[in-house]
Amino acid sequence: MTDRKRTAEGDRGGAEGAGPRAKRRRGEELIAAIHRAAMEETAEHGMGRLTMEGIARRAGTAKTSLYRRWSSPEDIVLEALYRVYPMEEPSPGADDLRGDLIASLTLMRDALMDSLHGKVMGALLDESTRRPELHERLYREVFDARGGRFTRTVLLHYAEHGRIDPARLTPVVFDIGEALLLKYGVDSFGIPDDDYIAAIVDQAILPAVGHAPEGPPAG
Amino acid sequence: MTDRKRTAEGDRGGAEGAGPRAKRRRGEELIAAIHRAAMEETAEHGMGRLTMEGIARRAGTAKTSLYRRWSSPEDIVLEALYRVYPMEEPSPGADDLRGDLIASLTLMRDALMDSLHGKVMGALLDESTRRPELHERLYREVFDARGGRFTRTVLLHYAEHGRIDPARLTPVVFDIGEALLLKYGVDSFGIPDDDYIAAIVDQAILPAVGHAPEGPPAG
DNA sequence: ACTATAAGATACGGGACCGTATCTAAGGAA
DNA sequence: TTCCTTAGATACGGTCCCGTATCTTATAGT
Repeated sequence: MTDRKRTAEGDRGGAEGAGPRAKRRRGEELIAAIHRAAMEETAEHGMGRLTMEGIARRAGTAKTSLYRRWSSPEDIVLEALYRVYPMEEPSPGADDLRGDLIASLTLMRDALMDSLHGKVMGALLDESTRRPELHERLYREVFDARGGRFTRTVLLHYAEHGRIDPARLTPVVFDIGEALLLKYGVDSFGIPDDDYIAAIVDQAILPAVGHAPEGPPAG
Repeated sequence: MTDRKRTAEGDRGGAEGAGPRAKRRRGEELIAAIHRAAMEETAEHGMGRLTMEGIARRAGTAKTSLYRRWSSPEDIVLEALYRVYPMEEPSPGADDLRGDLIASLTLMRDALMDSLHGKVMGALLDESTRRPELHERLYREVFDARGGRFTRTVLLHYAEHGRIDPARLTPVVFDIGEALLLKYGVDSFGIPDDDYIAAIVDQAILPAVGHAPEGPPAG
């Protein structure tokens, strides 16, 4: 009730500050805007402060419209991450191990570590530390569902072609590249450049699989 | 005001459920209880939901007592983490590189990855992703202030004694062990066992510094 | 143009925290 | 014992978010 008969009060609707309230969005367009808003909110405030009202505000829509489709902020982010996640499989050849490893880590960097995705992923990983179901969901719906294992794919490929001793391919070795990228992201937030990725390959992965480039170790 | 003159109402004070409200704590004893409560709250709910009221509740004290000493929940956790952080320096000998590396990673595991500390650290690292000042503070007041660099210390030591080619010791190589422990913690939460640490050393670090154990690579 | 559908605006009552003020009372020190 | 410091209990007014209900209206489909 309260003041129903207001028909035209002068302004065109909701939030003034941000945008001039263009048209009314629906369907995919609206959903995409909400997904983006959810990711931005997560990146800015973290999972713990992620809120339906915050997402609605940022997306320039009404809370009602969110509850129509989702029942928690978390559902929105997960869906958003899932949809946006690029994640092509690395497709290695068979005669440039170094190049293919670099390519796979570059792929990972670009997919997972741009500023927005990286922060969202970090926030989700942290939250999933406390919530096993979320952890499960994250790995099942997002990581595993999309290939996920970057250097692993390359290394297995080369092993199958007899260029790597299969005995070298342990879980630890599969993780070296991803682990170093992860650590880079954690302690110097920001994005590792191509040289750093090359260094990971030359100085950590290749030695571990027995392709130590004894000659020229770059500083 | 409201009902001031209640002198003895029967119960002995605050929260019923948990403890029989023993004595009144003060000074260090109280502070320690609050520190612990703050860490537990962080581990359970994350930085984003860390709250003065929550800490007070868990510590069995009054909000007032918190504000007397700190002005935000974050201040409490940081102080708590700083005080509790064990962090002995690894003290390598000079003729058991493998053993000393394992020891340094074991030290790190035990210091940083027990369930409570690990979760608090994770939560703080995540939060610091969004707040550069916190990141700065965390690394300055906690990590660097306490030595922090585990395998690095060992590797440098052996390089000084001529047992490792110094050209091999790049930032990437210094990070391998810590990175793999970090990744372990992130994707299979839980604590890596001794075998896993040995695998990190044998399969990743030693090869990277040119001590590849060609002979017996464990599966 | 007409109609069903979905978006948007608004208003609740309810709950959790905030940060502060105020008062009681316990524990130590003199 | 007496006194002083400090812990503890409680109550605010304020803000933010929850989840739902209600009503209006833009838009797509026919």
